[in-house]
Parts: sequence; structure tokens; C-alpha cells
Amino acid sequence: MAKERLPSRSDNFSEWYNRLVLRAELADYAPVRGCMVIRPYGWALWENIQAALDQRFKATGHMNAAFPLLIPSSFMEREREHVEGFSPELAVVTIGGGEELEEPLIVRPTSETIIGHMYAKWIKSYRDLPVLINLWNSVVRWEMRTKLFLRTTEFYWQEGHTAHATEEEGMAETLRMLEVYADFAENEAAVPVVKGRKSDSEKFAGAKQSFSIEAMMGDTRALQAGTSHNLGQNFARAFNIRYLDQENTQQYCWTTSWGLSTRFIGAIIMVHGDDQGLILPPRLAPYQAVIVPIFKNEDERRDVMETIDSIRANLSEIRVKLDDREGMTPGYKFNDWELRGVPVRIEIGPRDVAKGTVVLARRDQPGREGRRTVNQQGLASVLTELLDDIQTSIYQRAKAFLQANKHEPKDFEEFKQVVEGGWADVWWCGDAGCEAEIKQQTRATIRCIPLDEHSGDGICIHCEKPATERAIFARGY
RNA sequence: CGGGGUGUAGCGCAGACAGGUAGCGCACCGCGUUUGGGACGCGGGGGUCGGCGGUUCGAGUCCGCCCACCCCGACCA
Repeated sequence: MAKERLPSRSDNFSEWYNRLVLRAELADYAPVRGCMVIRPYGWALWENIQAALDQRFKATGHMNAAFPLLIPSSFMEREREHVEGFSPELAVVTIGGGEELEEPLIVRPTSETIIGHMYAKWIKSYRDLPVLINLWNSVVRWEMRTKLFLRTTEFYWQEGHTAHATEEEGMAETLRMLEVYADFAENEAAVPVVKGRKSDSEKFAGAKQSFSIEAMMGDTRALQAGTSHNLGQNFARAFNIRYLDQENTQQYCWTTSWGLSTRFIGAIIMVHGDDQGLILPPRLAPYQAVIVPIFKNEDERRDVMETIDSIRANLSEIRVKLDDREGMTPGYKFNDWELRGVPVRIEIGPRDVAKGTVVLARRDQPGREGRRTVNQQGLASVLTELLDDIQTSIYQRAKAFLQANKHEPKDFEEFKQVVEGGWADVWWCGDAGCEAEIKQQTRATIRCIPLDEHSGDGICIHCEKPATERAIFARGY
């Protein structure tokens, strides 16, 4: 078992991340370049993410469906920007059943095209609208450089695809789902985010407008944690998704798509983790509490286990793991579960059996101040409160970190300093050429143009031309 | 695709310069003692040395070619 310490975050953030993912048994490298295996502990986390999102999707009227992995390659060519954006990273199947295929098939990099094909078939009337479908699946993109969870050749996600009668409805859906993502991120994952619109150069290939939630990782780099696209009528025209309106005239639909992937697990790791390992938000943690029994002999073992049985009977509302592994010391288990980010540790030993107590240790507060002894009586409510408190605390901590590292530089010199170790919230002229120059000079890109920024005007941080919108620039993942 | 690095037991590495039939730590198995912050003793099991070819009586080691993976850049959820 892992005994060496992790590299520290300050020493080598990237290496800390890689080692942690492997050691915490979230994932492992697969035999194919850029691919990974998501192990049971990591998948359990994903399942909780899925549940939290799925419930929100259903509450906003969506239903799940399954679409095929393979798509005729000609579909990709129907939308100009889409084909340009995705062609370089497609995996293509050319042989099936030992025969060369008449038309090559692509392994879906995303499903807009096949969705478009099917929606064109299904939608005839304004009465058919809106269509609100979500897919839980995996997609393949032949990325040049991969990293566990953040960018792998194949990744799991959900992709929502909707069709609407009017532009307003399409826009409303786009923003509604952005809001769902933000709500999920902040309230379930305790990850504070900035909601905003993507610049034209950063938007999804084929979208009219893209929106994202952006999160700040522990090294201050930005991560796009979820996206929602207003596709306008681009795909509707490319795939002929039309309906007859009340006046009996043909209209093109307005469509949207939105996605959140297993990348979000990377965000949780990099936002909350510390040098001891993961710190998982209680609402998503596979195990919210782990019980570590302590005993010296068979008599003590029996008493401790009996006490644990009676305690667990009252904890059915909480996801509790009993670590009854033999042959390892409590100290080993303490470290092991800290590495794996379980929010609360419950220690139960002979002293606790005698006094009717347990020791609780919260993961987000290392050492003595996070540890206290409480009565076995009423443990469930104490634990529930504690988990809520941890959820709030780690959110507040991440929020404070984001605020402390988001700056408003006054000029471009200061801007260059800022984006070395933080985010820059600045006036931007809106010109793609200016944006490209900034990227080239600083490696910082526009993460988003925040939605809730104050209006007004100023001068562009780089070219100093008049500017009417503010943008967040940062180095991204 | 450019730059860097690494492939030897499940993991981390030594052995390579000076060729002679593979070793250390952790993990794993057994027994015993331990157990409130990463326990210890004794005994064990496990390796086509990334692949192919060459040199040689003999290659982990020397030569050639290839492959894979990781890290840093350009592309991206």
C-alpha cells in the first residue's frame, strides 16, 4: 500500500495531481495512449455527480435517451464550423466484419449531428416542441496531450440536446442549463464558479454562442467545468430540423446542447485537495464517513464491533464505510482515508465503548482542531450537521481563494504579472486579433465574459481601444 | 507534431560505463507478536530485463531499428 508521501502541491502541482488520482484509486492508465480506467472509487464519485445532475435535468423537463456510438462520417461535414472544429480529432472506423466500409464511420466526438438527423425525422409540428433529451455516454476525441480526468481520449459525460420553436426559447434553455450547472457546482461539489459567455474564438464549433462555468483550481489555473451552447439554427439548417407553425409555414428549429464531463472530478480534486490528499465534498463523497475500529485483543474487538453494529443501525441516512480490514494499524487507516478524502472519520475503541462515545475527525481540518469526542447518543444528527458544516466550509474556503486570486490589473504590465498566478478581470475591446495577441504574449486566454458583470465602458487592457465588456483572462487547463 | 524523459517482479528503483546466467525497498502469501497517527520478527512466492534483429562461446549490459508511456509546448470538455 502507499506509504510514501505525495509530492506537495506547492512543489509540483501537476505531479501531486497525477499521483493522487492513482493513489486514491480514482483511476488508472489504460493500455491505450490517452485512455484511462475509472476505478470503482472514482466511478462512485461520478455516479453521485450523475445523480445530482440527472435529478436537476428531470426537474427541468428533460428525459434521457441513448444514441449510437457510430456516426456516418458524412454527417460531420454538414455543418461548416463543426467539421472544421472536430475533423482533426476524430477516430474513424473503416473496416467492419473484415470488409472495408462503403462509408467510413466516426466514433462520436459529440452527438449534435446524429441528434440533428433524428430530430429532423421526429419533429414535424410546433406541437412536437420543445424536444428535451439528455444522453449519458462517452465520446472519443483524439487529443494531442492528455491528462487523467481533465483530457482523455475517451471521456464520460452527459450531453443534452434540445430543440425549440423560437430563438427566445433556445436562449432561455441555454441559460437555464448553465444555471443548473452552476447550482450543481456550488451546492453539490462546493466549487465556486463564474458563469459567462465564451469569446467567438473559444466557442463550440458550430455554436452561435457558448457559455461556460469556470472554476479556479488550486494552482489558480482555470478549468471550464461545464458548457451550454446556443446553437441558433446552425444545426437545424444543416440537418433540416423544421416544423410547421400555427400559420402552417415551415420554420427551422432553434437548438441547444450542453455538457458536463468526468473532467469535473478533476475540478473537485484540484479545488479542494491538500497535501494529505483528496478532500471530497460531503454531498458527493462515495463514503461520507468511515469507521475505524480500534482494539488490542479479541475481547476488545468483540466489544468494539458490537458497539459499531449498534451505532450503524442509526446511520442509515449517511453513507458510512466500516474499515474492518485486518492486519493494518489504525494509524495506517487514518492516513489512507485522508488520502481518499472521506469527509469524516469515526474512531471507535475500548475507551469509547466504555464511555459511550466516539471520536470524530473532520478531513477539512487536519490535526487536533478537527477532532472531537461526542456521545454515541444522537450521533446521526451530529454527523449530519458536521457534514453540512464541512460542505459549507470547503465552499467558503474555495470561494475565498477565488476572490483572493482574481485581480483587476490597471494596465497590461500588471496584467502580465497577474495571469502568472491568478485571474485577470479586465476591459476587453472584443476584437479576436487582440485576444490572440494577448494569448500569444501571456498564454492567458479568455475564460469567459461574465454574465453578472457591471455594465459600463472602459479601455481595452491590451490595445487600449474603447471597450464595453469585461472578460476574465487566465491560463486554463 | 517539436523539446525532454523513462521502459528490469504489482509499484518505486539499482545493476549497464569496464558482457559471465538478476538484486534492493515497498506490496503480496504463511506463522507469531502488535494495533488511539503510516508496526515488527521469521519464513516464502513472484521477472520472456518494452519488442525485433545484430556482435559474441555467452547480452539486462555493446550496436542498429522499432514500439510504448510520462512530462513541457501548439489543439481541446
